[in-house]
Amino acid sequence: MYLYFLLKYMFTPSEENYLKAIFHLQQVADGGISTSSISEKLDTKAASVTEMIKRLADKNLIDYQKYYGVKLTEAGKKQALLIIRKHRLWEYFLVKRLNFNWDEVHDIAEQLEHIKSAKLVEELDLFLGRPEYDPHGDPIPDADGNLPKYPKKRLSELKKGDQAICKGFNDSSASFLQFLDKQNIGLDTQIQVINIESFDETMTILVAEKSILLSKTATDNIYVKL
Amino acid sequence: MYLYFLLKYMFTPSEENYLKAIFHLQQVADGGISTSSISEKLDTKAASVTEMIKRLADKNLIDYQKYYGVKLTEAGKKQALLIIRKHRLWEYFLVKRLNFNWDEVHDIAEQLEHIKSAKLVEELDLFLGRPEYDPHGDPIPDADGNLPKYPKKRLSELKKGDQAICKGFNDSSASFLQFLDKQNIGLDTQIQVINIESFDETMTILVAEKSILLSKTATDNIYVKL
DNA sequence: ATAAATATTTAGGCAAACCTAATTATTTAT
DNA sequence: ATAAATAATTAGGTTTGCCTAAATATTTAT
Repeated sequence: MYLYFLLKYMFTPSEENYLKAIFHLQQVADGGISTSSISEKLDTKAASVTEMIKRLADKNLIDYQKYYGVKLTEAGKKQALLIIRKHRLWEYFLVKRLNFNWDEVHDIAEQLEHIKSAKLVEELDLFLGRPEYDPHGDPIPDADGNLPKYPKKRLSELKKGDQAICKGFNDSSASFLQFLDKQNIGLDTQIQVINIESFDETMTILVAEKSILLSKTATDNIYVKL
Repeated sequence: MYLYFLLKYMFTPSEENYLKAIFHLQQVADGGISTSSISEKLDTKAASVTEMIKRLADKNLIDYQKYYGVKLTEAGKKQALLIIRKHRLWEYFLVKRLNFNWDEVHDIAEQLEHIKSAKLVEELDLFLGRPEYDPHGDPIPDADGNLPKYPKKRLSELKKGDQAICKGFNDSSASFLQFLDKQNIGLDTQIQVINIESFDETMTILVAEKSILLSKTATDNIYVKL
């Protein structure tokens, strides 16, 4: 690498994966992100996480307090958002242009998100018509890392009788997405909460005039707009 | 990696780069490909090449005779062609869909060619209309690693006195095609190279018994068969 | 408040893919 | 035919990114 001045802005795929994981963990938990939660998310050992954490801290991408977890710096957050931007644009491309199913694209996008070329990302964005949401309903950050924000509510937060529209799904595993397909639940599907079991929060909802049972795990992973 | 049986078909980006380099070297030289020619091509040291060569030989991708260079096995050649297929499909995508210039795409395609997904390659090929040649006029191997029979040559590659037949045009702009029409140059037009200016490679060719001047830009964009 | 349980870090190893320096084999030139 | 030049290999070292096992810090439970 002859362009030494660029080195601080160039990250390895592994570094990028850590930034992304920490970003996603920060979205649900507040306070420092623990070593163990990162190791669980990335399916690596805690010792490996500690090691990488030190490198990211050296590069000023995270603030790190020994034994008290990490937190992305502004620079780290921006970098994470640019990776997420790439990931979601590629997912959109795979589903909308190459006829992939939305449950097939995650692993490929995990590879494509590490391709390095600012121009490629911008041309791809333009080619796709500057989409705001990926095929899972997740918002696509713009070139500056800004997210379009809609009030993201989990289905599990609704009360009996509430009506809502599905706006996104958190779990992007193939099994979950196939399950949703089978139940005819997709982006913009209209639903109504019929009942919530008090002992395990299992929810009965109405979809296309049929009632469906959803576990708490499922309703936690479905985002809706009232 | 849980799919152990797939391991022998999975290669690292570096291994893939070596296979590709050896393939390209075999196209121009015959006999064993030397350690030094590989090291020159990949801009690495000879010691690194020797090391990698041993690994590729262990995986039966090349035949290796100590001190006498290497040669791709059938398996190695097929793998190289699949990587080249990906490279050229991505170049085609970048130029034809994302409006890159053909001189900007190489480095990005070098990254994209290592993305692992058989389905992605096939869907991309389909999406692009199963192109036979990349934006540089190089043939794109099919899914089985077969190359189209008559590789295209640029008019600009011919020498004084050569006779040839036009087989394609790279630049599909209206102005270029109108220019060709005016000169009576079309598919299967027979031409002969009369002269090539040494200072700017302007070419004088004979078409239908009339001589015509063509700039380097023009001759770069005309494909011919000898 | 202290012991047990849990989480984190440190220490030491390994494989991939590069490097330099030293050695050995091959090729070329006298 | 042999010495000099060149090419290839081996030996040993580095960084990244992972690992296991041991040590240490923090948290929880009595």
